[in-house]
Amino acid sequence: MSVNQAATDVDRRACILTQAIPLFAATGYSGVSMRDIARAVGISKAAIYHYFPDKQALYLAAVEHAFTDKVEGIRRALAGGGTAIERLERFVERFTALAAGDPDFRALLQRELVDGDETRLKLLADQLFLEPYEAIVALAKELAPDLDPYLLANSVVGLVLFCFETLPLRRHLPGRKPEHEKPKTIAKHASTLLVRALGVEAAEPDGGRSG
Amino acid sequence: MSVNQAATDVDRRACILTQAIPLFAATGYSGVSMRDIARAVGISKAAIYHYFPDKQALYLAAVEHAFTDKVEGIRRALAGGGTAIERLERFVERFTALAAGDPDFRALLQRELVDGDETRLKLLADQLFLEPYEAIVALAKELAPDLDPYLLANSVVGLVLFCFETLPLRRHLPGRKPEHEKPKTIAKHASTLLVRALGVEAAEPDGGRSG
DNA sequence: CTGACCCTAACGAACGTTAAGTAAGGTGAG
DNA sequence: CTCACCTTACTTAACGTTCGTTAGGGTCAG
Repeated sequence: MSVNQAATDVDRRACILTQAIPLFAATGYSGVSMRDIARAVGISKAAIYHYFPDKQALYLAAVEHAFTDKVEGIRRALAGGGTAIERLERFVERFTALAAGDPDFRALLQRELVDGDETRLKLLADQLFLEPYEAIVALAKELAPDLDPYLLANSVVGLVLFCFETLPLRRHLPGRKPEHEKPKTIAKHASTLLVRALGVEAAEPDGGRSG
Repeated sequence: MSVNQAATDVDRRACILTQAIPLFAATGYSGVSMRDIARAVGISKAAIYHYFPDKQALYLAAVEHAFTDKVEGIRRALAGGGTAIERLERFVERFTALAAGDPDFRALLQRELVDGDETRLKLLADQLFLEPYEAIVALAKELAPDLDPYLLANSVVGLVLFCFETLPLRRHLPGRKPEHEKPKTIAKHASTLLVRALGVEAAEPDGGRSG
């Protein structure tokens, strides 16, 4: 009997990527050996070289594989109508849920930001992040014509992601509450901050405080 | 004659740390070998073991060494009087300058956030970040009593740091301007956003727009 | 038979770490 | 003063392990 679910997956190549992603996310490129990946998949090291020319190519494919799904999710989070503020709040909420639901994606992104060489970052920028980035920038232009839209777009994403980035550290700092880890709380906080900064009138469809 | 500046440094131990920090910042723990560090210092690998029991201890000492100076800088950035908004703006400006001036610190911090195990993060939290964190949280409480001060404190720091984190990626995305890399621009953007969200009246000593 | 798929076994290189030895400098006894 | 002795600070050389990668062969469907 086989140890893995190769047959149930699309194919072996996809299975290798699926198994490699959490490993690379957890300990990074140099922290994962071909042996580790082979063990996770349940095949020999040499078998991996049947699908990928070397470790670098496997890593790149894994990162692309992990990011493409998410980029599609971001695109959807940006779709739809409403005022700029409404679209901002919808994006923040969905993007937060997206980030919360996939720690591997978050870790890989963090690692690429700090570790990625020019080639890889250029590839990620051109092939994956370009479209959603421009969409967020367009939203930012609508939200605050007097602010730099590129920096604002970056801040919107950063307000969400940085919450997750610092979570393992903040767990050891005072004032920690369980709700700080919940996507709802994070999205609400980021939304509130942004809406206060960018629009006087906030859209609160799910019940509002009296004030 | 000696190849390094051991005598000019406080001592060899400090020299090893000084040389190791940029290496660890650039390629991470597993990306740097004891041979690399020894070569950078100009001594043999074995000599390092005279000062540090193993690689882990050297890495931990390097991280602590790199962070202690910065924490002192953050403390100073938070000192001084004025209104809460004024203190916020001063902190953002100085913290941005601090982060901009030391890419190694930024990289090491990013790496620890994504890579640091529980032990190391707990140590960093208790021994280094506790005091400045509480100070920023206290400031956040003043700024917006109705918001979660811990999340707000995190957002203040994140608005600055995330700009630097994404810089290597944004270099390959459209809309890139040289001023996006300048600390003045980053600080101004974060300040503007925060002041708009947290206080109606912004303190703008260097000339204000009409509006 | 062919080609896709996968194995075992091994390659050389690099890894963290240690053993053993040495040059330099101080210290105390004679 | 000098010689033996110890410690400090380092060296070279090697330890065993793990690394990425490959050679060579086996199996099985078409």
